[in-house]
Amino acid sequence: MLNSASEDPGLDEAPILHIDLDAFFASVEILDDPSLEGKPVCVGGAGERGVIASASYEARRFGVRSAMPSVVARRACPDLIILPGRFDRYEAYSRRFHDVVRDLTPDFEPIGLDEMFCDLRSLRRLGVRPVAAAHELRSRISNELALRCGVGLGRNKLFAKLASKQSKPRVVGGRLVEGTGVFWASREVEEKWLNELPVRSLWGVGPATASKLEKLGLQWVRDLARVDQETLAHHVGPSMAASLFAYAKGEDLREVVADRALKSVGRDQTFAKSLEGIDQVLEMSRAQAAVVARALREESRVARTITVVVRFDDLTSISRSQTLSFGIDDEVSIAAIAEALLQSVELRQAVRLLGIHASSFLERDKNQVQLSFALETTSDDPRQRAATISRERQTGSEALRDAVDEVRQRFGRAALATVAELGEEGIHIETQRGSHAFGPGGAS
DNA sequence: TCTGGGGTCCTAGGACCC
DNA sequence: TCTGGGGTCCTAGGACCC
Repeated sequence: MLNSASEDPGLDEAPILHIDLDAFFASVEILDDPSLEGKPVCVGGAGERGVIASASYEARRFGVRSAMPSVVARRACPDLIILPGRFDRYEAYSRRFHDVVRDLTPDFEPIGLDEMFCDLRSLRRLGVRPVAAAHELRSRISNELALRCGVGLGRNKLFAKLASKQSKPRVVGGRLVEGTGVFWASREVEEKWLNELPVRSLWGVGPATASKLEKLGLQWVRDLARVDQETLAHHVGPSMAASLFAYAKGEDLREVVADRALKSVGRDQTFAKSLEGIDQVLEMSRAQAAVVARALREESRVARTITVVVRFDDLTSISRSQTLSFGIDDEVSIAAIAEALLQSVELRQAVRLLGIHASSFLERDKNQVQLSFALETTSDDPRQRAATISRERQTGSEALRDAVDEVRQRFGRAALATVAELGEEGIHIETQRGSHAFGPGGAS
């Protein structure tokens, strides 16, 4: 029986729950503006370079999908309403979503703002039944958030995720067909899926891996069970091979990890009109550095590694990164490192996307510069306090100068040469990347 | 039709240490 | 003098998730 949601498995058969809000961003927009009800609504970038982030089911009837370029979406649905997105609002709804789930169990792992896995096993002694818990979650989210969702239950993450997808409404021949809302992947369903699903439906298999697998004659999940893991590893790497091999047998050892630590924050921007020249790039990077700095402070983190990303008009990207011996969280420091890194990039084309990322976090109070700063503030003597503050500030700025110097050194002193620094005749510099002549007209 | 922005993880090579 | 292998860190790039 395909729709086995009416059956009532125990926790051993359905320990993992996956829950996914329907058309999340678009649904929040419709809740906040009921005049949008029943209309094809999307959230995404409306410009020439925009893509759809979330599409209402009304929009999906026209073939509009998330990740679709907005130009394409509008062609498919000329009346499409594309809204810019209000992520603070979505985050607020997401927190309420988490609160509802937390009432059931603390063992949940968010995936993005609108979905999560739950491990129900800690609820055993409460006598919780998975299907009943799933229905309870759905009705609370409907009543308290006015949002709809799909819930999947299975033996592991693999099947729980496939099951929630199965539970969802879908468009068939331009018509919307209601989903079951809750779906449990029984043993019979597992077997059917492993026999019938394409490799592309597996977690971690995107366009690139699917195409590699297809060249090996592996189009279906069932095909994966026939190859040996070493052959697979040769083409997709050992880690992917191990996952795929396990998935093909219905095995998935991934645990539900609650409270996953944040590992990086960043700001990327694609520009409607590409940036031309280093001045525009640096101006934009300073604004991005301020955004990244604010995000770090909101998370109470300091970062040791700063990465800049540049995507050119031909869609090729390059990145440059620098790891410091200490952590930073202020825009001046981040901007200084980013600038030194960006100066080392040859701007061979206009810049379509620019990004700054911060990673290798330290706890704020484990950062050496910050640590001594914290210690001195405990001092009762105001003069000693002031002295220590200025000493620490000095230490911080010296350390930053050293770091910038290090970037210069890595990429060659030329990396930071500006026209103002150069003489009339220009200079000739040997770098690790070959020799470059620099003059008042710029690099040649 | 032509590809965003928030992230995570993996891989490979080089530097460095023992 | 020339050589090894393992571990860890850093860098750059790529793929994937929503």
